Amino acid sequence: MKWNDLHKNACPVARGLSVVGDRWTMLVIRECFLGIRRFEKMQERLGITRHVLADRLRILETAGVLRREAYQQRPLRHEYRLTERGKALYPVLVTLIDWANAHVPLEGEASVSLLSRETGDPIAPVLIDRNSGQEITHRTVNASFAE
Amino acid sequence: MKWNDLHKNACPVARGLSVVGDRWTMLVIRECFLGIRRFEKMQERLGITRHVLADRLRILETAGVLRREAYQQRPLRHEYRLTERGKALYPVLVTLIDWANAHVPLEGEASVSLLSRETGDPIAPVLIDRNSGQEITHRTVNASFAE
DNA sequence: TTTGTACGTTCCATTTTGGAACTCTCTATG
DNA sequence: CATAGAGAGTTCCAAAATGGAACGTACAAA
Repeated sequence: MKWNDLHKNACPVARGLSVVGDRWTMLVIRECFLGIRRFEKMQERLGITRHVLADRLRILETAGVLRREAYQQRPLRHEYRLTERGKALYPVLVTLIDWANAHVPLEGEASVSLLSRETGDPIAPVLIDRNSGQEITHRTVNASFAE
Repeated sequence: MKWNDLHKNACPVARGLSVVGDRWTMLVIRECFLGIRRFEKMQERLGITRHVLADRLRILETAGVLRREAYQQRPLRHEYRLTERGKALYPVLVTLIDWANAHVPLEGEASVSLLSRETGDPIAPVLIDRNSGQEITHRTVNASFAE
């Protein structure tokens, strides 16, 4: 399997990764969820090189994850916003955050970073099946996601 | 931010990606969830080059995601198994699958790939907060996950 | 006229990957 | 005994991706 053919793969894991599976892409998407929309700001915050950022933004736009929108004329300037498809990545981001908080410790510090906007309480994400209400685990799900 | 410093980052997204955020790692983890445990088999199924696979397995073992276990002596042979930390990645995999199924279509084909092991019915994953029971969206959560 | 801002692009050195062959340790076969 | 094969890597080299810094462009403000 070559990286460039990943998007044609029958496996949804492979197809998902063909869009968000490289070193920088999910960090760019994180920035978008944090409300950062401009090239300059992202580049500064991420410390990513400018042409890699330009490249990723192009790819994400092509994939329909981001939308490029003019926020001023003269000089023409664009900003990047999450589309619905992009916003749908939120659960991926949240499960990744939750995993990292629990399993990739930061020098002994336990970082809590998901808080309810309403109450301020920490949030404990669980995946359930909307149909049955049951929690989803690798024992309850038949994952026919091979290629 | 340099890739090699990502694991020291305060942001859990960055720390998560420092382990699973490259081109091949999640596919290796997918193989593990599918029950593939041996180097040779993974290499064949993924079409990954041998030294990249060896490198990823080493990294995942170091990160405590996989465990290397001898399955025979003479000649000594090892296989790779998910640790608890590795199994905890299941929700990330499931949300990625769900996103890709919905948003990275395969030439017009809608692929259903998450099925209940018990009933065989399709599964619709939703993220909820264990504490409040509320669904988690980017509107309900205060994501203080910046660096 | 000079400086500054925003968004890229270009160029080159360094890293990472891809592809194929090679190594090493055994087991099995004739 | 000689040879072939399995399993898990390692080595070598070419190709691709990335990092770092400078440059380009289009305008605005001083």
